[in-house]
Amino acid sequence: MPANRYAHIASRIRDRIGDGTLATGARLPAETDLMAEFAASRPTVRQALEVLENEGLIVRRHGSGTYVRPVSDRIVYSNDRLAADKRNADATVKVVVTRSEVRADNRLSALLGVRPDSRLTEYVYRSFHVTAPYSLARIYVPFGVLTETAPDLDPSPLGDDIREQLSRAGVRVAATMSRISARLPQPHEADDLRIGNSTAVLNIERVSIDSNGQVVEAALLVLPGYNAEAVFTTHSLVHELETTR
Amino acid sequence: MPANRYAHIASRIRDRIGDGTLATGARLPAETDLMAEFAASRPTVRQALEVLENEGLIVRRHGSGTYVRPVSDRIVYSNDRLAADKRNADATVKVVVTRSEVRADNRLSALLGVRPDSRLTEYVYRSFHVTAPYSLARIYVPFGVLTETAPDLDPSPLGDDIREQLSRAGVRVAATMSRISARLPQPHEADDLRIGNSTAVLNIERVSIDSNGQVVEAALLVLPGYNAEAVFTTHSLVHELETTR
DNA sequence: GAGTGGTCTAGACCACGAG
DNA sequence: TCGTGGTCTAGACCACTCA
Repeated sequence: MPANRYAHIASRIRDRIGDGTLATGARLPAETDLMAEFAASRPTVRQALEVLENEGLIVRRHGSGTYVRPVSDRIVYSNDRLAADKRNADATVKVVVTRSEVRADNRLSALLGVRPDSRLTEYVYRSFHVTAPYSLARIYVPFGVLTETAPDLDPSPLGDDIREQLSRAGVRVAATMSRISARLPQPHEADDLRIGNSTAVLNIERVSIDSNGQVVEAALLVLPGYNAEAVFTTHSLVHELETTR
Repeated sequence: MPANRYAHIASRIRDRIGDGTLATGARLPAETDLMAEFAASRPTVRQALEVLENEGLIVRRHGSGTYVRPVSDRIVYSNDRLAADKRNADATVKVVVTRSEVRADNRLSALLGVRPDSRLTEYVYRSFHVTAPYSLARIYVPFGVLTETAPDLDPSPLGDDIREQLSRAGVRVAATMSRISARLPQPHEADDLRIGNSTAVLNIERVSIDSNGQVVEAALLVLPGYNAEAVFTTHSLVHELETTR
């Protein structure tokens, strides 16, 4: 049993979510009710709820209540294209894509290797499971690389359809570099993903390079840490050559 | 200017760390002093400090004080061995390795693909920059794979020396699978890494597989999110074959 | 308008660290 | 022993949601 009061309360509520006493999507008792039940002050109750929010177990909505977060499929980012494409089969995930033209700021300039203020096409992907948002992706393509105006494929939550479209347009990706880090969300990201300010997010920056070393696509992905992971399988080249022979 | 009182205080202190008013390693004013300076209550001051702790800017030591965290080199986990090996050149990083024999629990059994209760050699790596710990690594090798008793190489913070030793012992690694996620630390991990309970950590699980599909090594890495990243470069196989010809 | 969560205050007691 | 951060209390006001 945890020594701290707030940790104890958090454990008790966590157990109720785990054993189904509090069902998925159900509303938790109000903080004042929890105060009475656990004979604790509000800051203590809130500290307990904060722990659960950061674990991704609950969602707090100002003015409405605190709810058990609906479970959603784990997001897997992979260097194996096939695994990524399987995601599309999940019909309960809705993806909204907005496209616009932007100018490269310093960060994008460095990431893409283009001059500052260059023209870029930006695709913003917001994906939802039922009503809960669960991934944010921004894809940037230098102007002129893609002549088609908009993706005509079923959008993938992580923007893989852009790479598919590049492939169809004859753009050959020779190498892909992914940079992955763990951090806390920016306030606007926390709002978009409906996560707490201290919920860890998985941050992925990916650039796709053609055989000339030009960046043909860059992606900035922000995923909730509690249900996202990146998986990379690398085969030693020697082995690869032996087995494909 | 941030609307929230605690966010405002956090910003002000963050600025002082950024511009050198509060030097690296310096002790911050006590919370009571900060209360007076910002005319705020203690919970508000503490909430501000919590933000900075989660960003990795400060370290709080119970009974001692709050300090600006010393800067340390960014930890890069890579599928490019050469990049990883360069780390060893940094003489300011100290690595402590402890070796022991353990039995596989359920998690390790699933990770390594061995029977529960199998004998494993466990290497625990704790690395320090100056006095501040900054990475935790646990490496597991099934009993019998390595006949040498202890690593005789300079230990690498992330345990790469084990893989080097495997290579020298004639164990060929055919494939490596890395699973990367973002999460909050377990309480004991937060203690070990001297980070806050809500500081994001980068969690890496890696398994090395030989040509028979046997796991010859597994690694569990826990790194502070604010100064660690994983980088993966993948070349399309077609391109790879063309350029190596 | 009623109820919810978000923020802030003022004060208390405790556990830990260092001289 | 004394100052520090860790925890907890009791109460207040505000902003937001929804009937």
